[in-house]
Amino acid sequence: MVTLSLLPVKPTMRPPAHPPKAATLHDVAREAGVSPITASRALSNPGVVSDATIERVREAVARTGYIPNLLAGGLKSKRSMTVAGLVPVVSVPQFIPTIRALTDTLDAQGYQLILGQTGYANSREEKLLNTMISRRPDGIVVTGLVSSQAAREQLQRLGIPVVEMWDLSVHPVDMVVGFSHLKVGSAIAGYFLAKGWRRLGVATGDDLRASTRRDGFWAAVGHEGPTAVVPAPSNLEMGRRAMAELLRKDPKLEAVYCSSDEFAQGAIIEAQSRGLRVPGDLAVCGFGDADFAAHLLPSLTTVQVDGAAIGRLAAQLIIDRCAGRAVAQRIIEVGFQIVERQSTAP
Amino acid sequence: MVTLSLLPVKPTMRPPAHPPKAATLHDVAREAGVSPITASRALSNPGVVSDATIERVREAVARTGYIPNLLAGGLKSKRSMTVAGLVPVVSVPQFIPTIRALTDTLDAQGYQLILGQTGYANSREEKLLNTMISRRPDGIVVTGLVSSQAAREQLQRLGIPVVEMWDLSVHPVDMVVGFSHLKVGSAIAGYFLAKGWRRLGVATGDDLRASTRRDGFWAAVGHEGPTAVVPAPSNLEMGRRAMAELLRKDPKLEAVYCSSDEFAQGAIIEAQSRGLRVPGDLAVCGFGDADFAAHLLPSLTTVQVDGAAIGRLAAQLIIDRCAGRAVAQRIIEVGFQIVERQSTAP
DNA sequence: CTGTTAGCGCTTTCAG
DNA sequence: CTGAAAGCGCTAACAG
Repeated sequence: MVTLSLLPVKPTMRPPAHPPKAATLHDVAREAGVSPITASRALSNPGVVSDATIERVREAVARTGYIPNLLAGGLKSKRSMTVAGLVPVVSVPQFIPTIRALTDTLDAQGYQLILGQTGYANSREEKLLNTMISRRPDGIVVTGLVSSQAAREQLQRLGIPVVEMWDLSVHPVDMVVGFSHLKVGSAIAGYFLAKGWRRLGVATGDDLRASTRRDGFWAAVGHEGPTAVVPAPSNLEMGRRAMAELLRKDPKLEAVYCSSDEFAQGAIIEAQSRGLRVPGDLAVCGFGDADFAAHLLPSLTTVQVDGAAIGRLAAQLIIDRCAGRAVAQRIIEVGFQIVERQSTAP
Repeated sequence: MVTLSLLPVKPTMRPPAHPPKAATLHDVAREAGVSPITASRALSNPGVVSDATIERVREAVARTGYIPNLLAGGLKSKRSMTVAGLVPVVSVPQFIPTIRALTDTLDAQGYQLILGQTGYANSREEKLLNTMISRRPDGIVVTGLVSSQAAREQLQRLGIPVVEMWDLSVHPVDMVVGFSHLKVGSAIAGYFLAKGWRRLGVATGDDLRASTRRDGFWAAVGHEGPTAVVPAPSNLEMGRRAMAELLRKDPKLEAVYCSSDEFAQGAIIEAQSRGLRVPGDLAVCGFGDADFAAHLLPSLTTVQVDGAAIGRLAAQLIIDRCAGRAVAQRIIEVGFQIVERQSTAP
């Protein structure tokens, strides 16, 4: 797949002979005829500097091509203007609206989100946390609840704002923004039961939150039923396989809950490929309300969760704390709702 | 959608009374009974330190809970161990394998990828570049070719490795890993023509690279035909709309190329919802070979591009340069291939 | 193999 | 409103 270019280029190695020295604040100050500290203030705290000086410094910046060194600034001021974000893997569609909202909200205040991947096995969590801390973020956002006691204590000792998200706890490390996966599971079960369906199935990823939804589902049903579990992250292909497995376990299934919309889409395709009509023969409900869910044939009933709101709120909590403002709510429960579409319409 | 928790929590504000002071290398050195620089070497260059000393330092680290401060280290050593990555938006499925591969490959060498979003309008490119530079990355990876001359010169002056990716140029800013979008477009057209199809259509996003593919397509056909253009990023919903538009322009279309697989999926669904059979009445080809493409009904013919390889190669180029190794190829052309599946099978 | 010296580039005091 | 002094935490460079 990878073909090397045949252009006859010779090995090269930059930087060239003259490693170009970037201008520092000192250079700017000299250009502007002021002291370095005045130049610093003109740029980061213009309120306390005379307009004339600001103008001179601005010009000096333009002439020298000065770009501030945030590493140096952060070292002294103890504010790196970065926020660490821990996600299972960056490629999970589920969290992408959250990542976007985090990035955008933080960016608007000058903060940079630094993403790290924990993987679905929580083994890397502590190690990754250390890597992140070594960059001295001003805040940390974690997907899910921090499980290891060591990590919880370490986070608490840090003394920086921490937000756990996409789940709920009455004892967060610091703050939490999310919803109850148990409630989601039982809500879906309740919805199926209210429709009169009794032969139910679950196709689910094996991560902690998806498993909690599954538990909530069967708890509400009152007994366990056919369940297909696949390793996270679940995708369309896995959805097809999981549905095949469920239909083996019970060929007369009436309704299936899937732990993601991609997963549900695969499940529907598998059912259709076997001649089953959805929803005629089999109803399917997904989770996440992905952007495509409303536009499939049949359109997909799913659980809507406002991932972007989670990201926005998490970012705002961090920002407020960093600005020294007390936050009104340490625990924010965002709602969810079942969006009924064709895939479960009788 | 957002409901606040009703738990009666009172506003809180961390950090608590005693802002816990993190241990520094000095503390470790004192604990271990060595000088700070020896402690430093024991941790980052163990080869030159005696085993006994290393052991003592290790213990001191464990006892103090020391976590290195990379900002301080980077300030002195001029190596921040970060690489800036510029993407249009983090949520484009197209680039996610690349982002993953970048993250993982860099991470394996201790580098942290710092993502920034340029947006599809290139207006933010220069501003974002400055933001990134202010964090003094050791390398920069850009999606697409850097268009603005000012930005190109700035990048060149920086004297750090720069990789442009997902496109090709004989005059890259520094290095480039990608493929020719013009070739992709004409390859698809050639494929359609070879099948004997003459009533062709194009549904495409409006970003630069998708537009280049479209140009390559019609150039190979020899004349322009029905084209639906939607604002990037294209998704399933837009695919449905674009197909609706194309069918208005020519109800007897025989084959349509879509600029992404999500887009193609939407196009197929729209065609099916109008009673058209794919591929019986209408053939559809996507772009990207997303993970779901092989598992749709009909499975989707598409252009496979190894986005993960692009990410790996880009990361490796940066890593090699940072390690002072000359790279063999400044211009790496990765291949692409049309993967024929049911959606274009006669 | 280990230590001393001297900063990296910036911003926080504290004084004018 | 502006400046001088000091040092954030670490590591290059040079000695020993």
